[in-house]
Amino acid sequence: MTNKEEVQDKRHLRSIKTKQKLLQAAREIFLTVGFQNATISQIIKKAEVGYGTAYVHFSGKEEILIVLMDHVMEKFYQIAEVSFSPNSKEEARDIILSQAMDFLKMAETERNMLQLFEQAIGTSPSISAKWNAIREKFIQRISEDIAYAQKYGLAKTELNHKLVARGWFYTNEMYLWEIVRNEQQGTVEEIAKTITAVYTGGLYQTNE
Amino acid sequence: MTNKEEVQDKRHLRSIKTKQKLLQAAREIFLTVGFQNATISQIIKKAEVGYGTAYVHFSGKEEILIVLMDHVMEKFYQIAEVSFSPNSKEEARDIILSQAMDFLKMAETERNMLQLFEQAIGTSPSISAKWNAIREKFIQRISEDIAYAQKYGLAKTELNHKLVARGWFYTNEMYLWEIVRNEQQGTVEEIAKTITAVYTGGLYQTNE
DNA sequence: AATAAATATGACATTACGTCAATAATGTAT
DNA sequence: ATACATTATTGACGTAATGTCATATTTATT
Repeated sequence: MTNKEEVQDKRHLRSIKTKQKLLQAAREIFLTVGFQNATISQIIKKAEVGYGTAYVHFSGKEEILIVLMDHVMEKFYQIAEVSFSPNSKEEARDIILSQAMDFLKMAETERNMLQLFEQAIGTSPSISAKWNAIREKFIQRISEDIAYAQKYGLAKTELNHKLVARGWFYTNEMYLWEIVRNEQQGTVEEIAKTITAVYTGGLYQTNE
Repeated sequence: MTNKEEVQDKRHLRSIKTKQKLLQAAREIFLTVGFQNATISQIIKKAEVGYGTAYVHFSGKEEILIVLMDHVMEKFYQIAEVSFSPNSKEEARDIILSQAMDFLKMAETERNMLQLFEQAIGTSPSISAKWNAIREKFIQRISEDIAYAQKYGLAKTELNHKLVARGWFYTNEMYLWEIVRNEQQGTVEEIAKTITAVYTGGLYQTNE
């Protein structure tokens, strides 16, 4: 990951160093004053580079945040990609519960960065698009999982799997933000168990 | 509503007229260029008043939007206040379905204003707080409804009603924004029916 | 008619933005 | 080694928006 940009010569090296300095400085500034209040001037001052330099490497503070968020994005994608092939309603519930738990725990693990993300989503269309990509990835995956469960007679077939998937993800997402804001009522476990119980209870067949 | 501010004298009248001009102009500007891009200069120009005048009546464009949103807020509060005392699982589902439908239809009715709201929530803490008030009002109401259903043996008692209420509202809210953005997949009816089916199926007792 | 009080105004200081011509650092060719 | 080319960095500049405040205008009171 760090050596993705291959160092070819001293020139390029200098460029990369400068970019790194900017990213590191931006991270500190963002976490201190928040995304909205952060200014390019603050960042270049902390990075000890000239004003124009920031615009050589990034189009603005939005793009800096996008780069900083990339590894968090990666973690989300990993969670989205767990395989799903349960043989019973109970097994399905366990898989779904653990996935919901992983998702919500991410809020605690990456709270600081996600706080920035939340602030930025409202302001910046590019960041909003980035989060949208995560969301659609999850919804797509959940949608497939429901279709699978419906195919094998585990889930109710009369429900539109795409709409159900979206609704289920939305509940998870909103609780994620709540945890990020440290406003949640119960523990992550309790939240995950409760919402999973309602979801699986409503989606899966009751008689078997 | 219009005569809430009693006109006492010509002076006060002039002040009110100016305020109205600003509100009307702001509405047009907001709907044309969006909340973020709107500037005080644009608004005062359209209202045909001096620059400083805007700051006499409002602390900034956030406060103007808050006033503009007030009647939309009112409509939400009305939806939140429908009474709930079902005698059966089916009756409960019907009430819940119709409430979800009303809520989502609001997205279509007030799409323009809600688009502004969505943009502004990310930027402005005061507007975010205003939306939060709506949200908590709904969650509080839903929470009471679940507790009622649990008390009368209609809903599963092992579930934490506050957490369930929050999760259910979140699904509704996110679909609301999706409809506001005109990105929704199905019709409002289909969405409402689907999410209500999963929700009531998961929350209410199956054997009776 | 003179004075007081409320309202409205726009010039001003401030702050942030993004650009660009000039400068510095590094690489290449003779 | 030296001259030239390329890449990277810099900060001053023009622009645009903000909120404030002393001044002007309008309305009320004595």
